[in-house]
Amino acid sequence: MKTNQPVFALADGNSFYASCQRVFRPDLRHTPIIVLSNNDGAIVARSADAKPHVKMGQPYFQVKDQLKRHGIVAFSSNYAFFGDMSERMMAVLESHVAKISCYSIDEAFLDLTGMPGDLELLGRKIRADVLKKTGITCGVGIAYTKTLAKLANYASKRWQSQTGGVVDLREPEKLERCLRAIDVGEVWGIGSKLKMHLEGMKILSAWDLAQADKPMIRQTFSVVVEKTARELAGIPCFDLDEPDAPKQEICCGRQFGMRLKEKEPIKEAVATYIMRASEKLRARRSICKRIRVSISTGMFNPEEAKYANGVMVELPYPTDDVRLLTQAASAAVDAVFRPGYAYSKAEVMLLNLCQRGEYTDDLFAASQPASSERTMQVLDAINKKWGRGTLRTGSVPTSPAWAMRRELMSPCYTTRFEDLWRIP
DNA sequence: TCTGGGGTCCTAGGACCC
DNA sequence: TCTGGGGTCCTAGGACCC
Repeated sequence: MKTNQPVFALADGNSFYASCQRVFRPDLRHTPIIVLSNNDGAIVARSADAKPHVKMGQPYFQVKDQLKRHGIVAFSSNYAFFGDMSERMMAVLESHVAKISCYSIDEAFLDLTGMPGDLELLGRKIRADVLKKTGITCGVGIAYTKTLAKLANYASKRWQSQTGGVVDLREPEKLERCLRAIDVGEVWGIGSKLKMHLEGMKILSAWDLAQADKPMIRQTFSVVVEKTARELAGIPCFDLDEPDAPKQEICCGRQFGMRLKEKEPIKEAVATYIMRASEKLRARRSICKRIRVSISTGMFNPEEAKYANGVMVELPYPTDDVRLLTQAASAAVDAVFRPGYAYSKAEVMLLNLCQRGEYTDDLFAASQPASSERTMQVLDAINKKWGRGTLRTGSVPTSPAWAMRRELMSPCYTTRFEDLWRIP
């Protein structure tokens, strides 16, 4: 075996949002719990004991009765809290290995390449340490490619009692047994559409896809599916991502807490989303050349008249200035708004991003004035010190009627002094 | 009344150029 | 009689992820 052969681990928190809530509510240790999306819309997380009773993605209003019957407790999303718990978990993971790459709020790939000793044992140590320091139980999968590490992680959960939550798939016999036992639809990168298509071709298990003819897979599907198949066969095609790889686009959009029929409140919401999106933009030291603003009515209720539209706006020069972006977005709302509809959502996207340093000014075109940069620095500094939203553009209201509903919100145990845990 | 938000990557197809 | 084709850029849309 080559010593430089890459080895990946994937660690992720079990039922992450639900587990976060339980850490600070030990009284609910034996009570099934679920966590809802923004606006208390749909179920986005379920504790293990809630899983048999409700489906992921189900609308909350449809299952309210069921919840009562099974004694399931629901929480609104609390991203300040979840984000902070995530940072804690990532910090523990990071302390055990040289390189990690956060893949989502609750999972990270770890680079175990060249690590000495028993890696499965290392996995168990990491798992125990995360539990001790954060209260979150995680699963760890270890393998030669990222796709196989994801699969190993899946196995660590599906056979948790046999595996103790850690699975190392580097041994060929064990890998084959595992691949044969897992449906192709469980593979990372194979969604419902591809699953159906693959099953039609008698590719039913992860093993079948690993064995499939790669050029045929590429021809029938795409290079993406081919890479997935190669990864299953043990050939690495995906590297560990760079931690701060530049983003292609930044987007911020939400359902309103109520239907909006007038243009003004929609402009307020759009200005609020621009505020948030431009913060993210500046945090990455990027600027953007165009934005897209879209608004839409509810799309599910057959009773409602439907309308959805968006416009692209080219900016006079690449910018990260919230004032210029807000102006452009406001004009965009004027262009897409049609009276007579009940709107439920708006979204802004910042597009054509580039890094500040990379952009070369056109000698004859206008560019962002230096004063703008200083103003934005002050804005960000104030909001960092005193909390998001302390200094805002004039179009952003403090507590608008259209703000999202979060009626079942837990305290922000780890990020607000007033919400600190009290032990009676 | 009520159905997430934030991303990525790839492909197809049109416009344009030579 | 006799319809170009390849490269490039852009956009829209699809599929996927958590």
